[in-house]
Amino acid sequence: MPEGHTLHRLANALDEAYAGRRVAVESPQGRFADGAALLTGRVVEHASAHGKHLFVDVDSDLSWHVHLGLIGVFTLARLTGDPELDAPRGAVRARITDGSTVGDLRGPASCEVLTAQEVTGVVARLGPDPLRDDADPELAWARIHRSGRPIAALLMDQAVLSGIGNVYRSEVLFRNRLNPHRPGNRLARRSWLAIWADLTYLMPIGVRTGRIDTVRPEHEPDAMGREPRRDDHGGEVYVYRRAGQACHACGARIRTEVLEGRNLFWCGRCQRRG
DNA sequence: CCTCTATGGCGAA
DNA sequence: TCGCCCTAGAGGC
Repeated sequence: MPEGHTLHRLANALDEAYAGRRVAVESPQGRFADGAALLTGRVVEHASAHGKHLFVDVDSDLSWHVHLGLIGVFTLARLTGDPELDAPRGAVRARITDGSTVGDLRGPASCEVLTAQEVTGVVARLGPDPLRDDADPELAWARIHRSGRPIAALLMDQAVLSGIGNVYRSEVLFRNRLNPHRPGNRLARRSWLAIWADLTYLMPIGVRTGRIDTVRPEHEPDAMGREPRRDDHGGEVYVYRRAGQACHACGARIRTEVLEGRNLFWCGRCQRRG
């Protein structure tokens, strides 16, 4: 379930559980044996996220780099002491524990041990992350306003800005009434600033709650006289995966098309601005 | 049992 | 643009 908020939330939880603690790292599935051997027995210094990348820094200048990809999941739980309950279930690529909290990683796109220099290289390829205090939105704007690609494509490009995935892309464009197909070089600067401001508002909410909620109070199902509805992904949204249903704001049918290989959703009536 | 889908990203053509 | 990788869960037969 990974957009940037998921990774920042996970980094916070890992930092809380393991910073300053000596950990054991295992490879239950057998595909991370070498990396686990490098990490096990070390003390975790800090866990952090940059875009959708997670870094767990351990002593001796090494970092565990994890990218969940589309289907990866990293779960944390308390050890119970019952070997049956505590045993890894399914295809667990990596397991980390300090003896009380256990973290299981399944289905990641990346799971590797990097040097500090290699971490710098990974981060250098990422655009500004709205969830990071050190992010500079001008770096993203510099690329957007020179590009002929649609804004809906640029928002997904992790080299332009990082951490935005397919849900936030559709939702932030809806909330700002922006046409997803507007080319970056025809997007008003004030529209970009509105996108950035909205992401820096929405994404920390996602970090706190672990879900993506974007619907303003006046459009919430209760306020509209409908039954509260929970989207499959876990949050309340305007357009994501609502193709053919009525727009919460105007009632028009939500549209969908594949853009950049991913399903884009938008309201053709509400979203006409550039 | 099978097929499809998913909040991602890579490399080949 | 397409195929492919990773895993789990839902739905169809």
